[in-house]
Amino acid sequence: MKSRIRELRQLSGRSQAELAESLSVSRQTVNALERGRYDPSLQLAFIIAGYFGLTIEEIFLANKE
Amino acid sequence: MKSRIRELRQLSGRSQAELAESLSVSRQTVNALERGRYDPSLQLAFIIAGYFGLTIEEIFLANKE
DNA sequence: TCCATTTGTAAAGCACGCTTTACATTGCAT
DNA sequence: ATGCAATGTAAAGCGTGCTTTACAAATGGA
Repeated sequence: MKSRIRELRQLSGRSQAELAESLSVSRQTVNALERGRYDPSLQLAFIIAGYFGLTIEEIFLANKE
Repeated sequence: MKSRIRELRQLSGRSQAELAESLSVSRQTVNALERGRYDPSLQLAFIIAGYFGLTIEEIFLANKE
């Protein structure tokens, strides 16, 4: 599944480590999600959507890749 | 996380087995999700939302339970 | 160039999502 | 009361989501 995490993070001018801190996950998790190595849990998807002030559907694109 | 899966399934008058078939998952998975035994993967959440014609946020309530 | 920051990766380990098989319980129609 | 459909539950097994530790590569400012 594709996501706009990297794009959104860069727009906010923050590093992976900073975002990870805000999301309460490891930096490796943010990196893996940005690089599409795996999908986040539903819980984490909600946390990410909440952080960016968007819906899950606006950040994660199902049926993609 | 709470979900409205059972409510939505019953409104459609279908059994867990029938819903499971439509979602391409096992009946036990539908049962477990309805009973809140665990959260679905993000992929499955998208499939469920698509099936009911609702958004993930309309079906799954984060911060609940 | 040098150094610090950022990003990418790897491995081991634990918990969870989902499967299959199988059986017990509940509910309902006859 | 009997029987079948629907639901609940359990156990073993597999892949994935996420962690920690650790190191390598890339980026960029002075």
